[in-house]
Amino acid sequence: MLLSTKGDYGVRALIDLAKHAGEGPVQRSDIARRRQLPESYLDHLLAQLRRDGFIRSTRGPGGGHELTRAPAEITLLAVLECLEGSLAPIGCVAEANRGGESMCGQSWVWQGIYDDMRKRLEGITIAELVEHERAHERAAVANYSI
Amino acid sequence: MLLSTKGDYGVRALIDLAKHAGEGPVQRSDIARRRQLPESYLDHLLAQLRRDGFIRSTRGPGGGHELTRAPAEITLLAVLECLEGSLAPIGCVAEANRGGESMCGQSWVWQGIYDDMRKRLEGITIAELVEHERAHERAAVANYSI
DNA sequence: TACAATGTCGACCAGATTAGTCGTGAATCC
DNA sequence: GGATTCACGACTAATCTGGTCGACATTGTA
Repeated sequence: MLLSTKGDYGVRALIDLAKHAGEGPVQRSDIARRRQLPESYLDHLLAQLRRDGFIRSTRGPGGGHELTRAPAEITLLAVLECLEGSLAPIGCVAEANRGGESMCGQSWVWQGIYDDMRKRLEGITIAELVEHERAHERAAVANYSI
Repeated sequence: MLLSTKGDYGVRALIDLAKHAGEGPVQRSDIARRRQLPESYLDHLLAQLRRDGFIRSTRGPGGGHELTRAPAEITLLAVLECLEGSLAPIGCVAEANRGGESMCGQSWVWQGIYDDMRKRLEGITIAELVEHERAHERAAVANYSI
C-alpha cells in the first residue's frame, strides 16, 4: 500500500477545514466527530500539517484550526508528501529523487509511473475535493427525495 | 512505499532466469550470487513464483529453476501481483477492486492512478527488461573501451 | 485571579509487516 | 549411500502503523 491512513485522514481533515473556512477556528473534536476519525490520532496529523504551514492553530476557548491558504491553492500532492513523506513507489526512485544517483535496473519503469502519479496529484486541489463531496451530497439528497 | 524488496528481488530473479533460458535449470545459489540477493530469502520468492506457475523447479544435482513461459509472455504486472499481492495505492481502491463496494471520497483519484499504473506494468514484459539490461551492459562496455 | 477550554508535545504500546535466517526433510543423480 | 539441490515451516529482529495517554502551555471569560 502506497498510502497509510495518515494521508487519507489528513486529507479528510483538510476537506473539513475547507468546508468550514471563514467560520473561525475549527476544533479538533469537531473534525474528528464529523469525519469519524480518532481524535488523539488526528492530533498528530494536524501537528504535521501545522509544521508544514498548511494550517494555523490557536489555543484556548474558541480556539481550533484553520487553513492558511485558499483550498484551491492546496494540492493533493503537497498534502500527501507532507503526511506520508515520499510517495515514490520503490526505494531506488525515492533515492534518485532525493538527489542520489542510484538507479536500479527497472527504475525507468517506476520513474515514469511516479511522474504520472505526481502530475495527477498536483492537478487536484482540496477545493476540488470539497466540490466533489458537495456534488455527492446533492446526489444523495436527490436520491432520497425520489 | 508501494513495493517491498519482494517484488524487486523477484523480478530480478526472473530476469536472471530469462537470460539463462535454454541452458537447463538455474540454481538458486547462482541467481543469488549474480544478483546479489540473500539466498535464503530468495528461496521464499521462488516458492511463490512456482506456486503461481511462473517457474518450475527440479531437485537433486543439476536441478534448479526455469521459466515455464517465454519471457515476452510474462508481464511485470503479473509478477508483481504474484509477489506483492494487490498493488492498490490505498485501501479503498483495493477493496473496490476485490469486489467490495466501499469507495472513500477521494477514491476516484486513486482509481485513476491505479489504472494508469496497471496499464503501464501490463505493457512491460520480462523480455523487455532483459533487453534493457543487455543494452545497459553494451553501453557500459562501450564506455570502458573509449 | 481562577478556571475551563483548547491545542502541543512526547512517551508509550500492541499488532502487522519486512527482511531475513535456520533447520529439517524430500527428491534426485551418481 | 552420499552428495546435491529444492521445499517448507519455525523463528527473529527491526521497523512501521495506528493508535492512547498524560502533562503542560495558552487563552478567553467570569
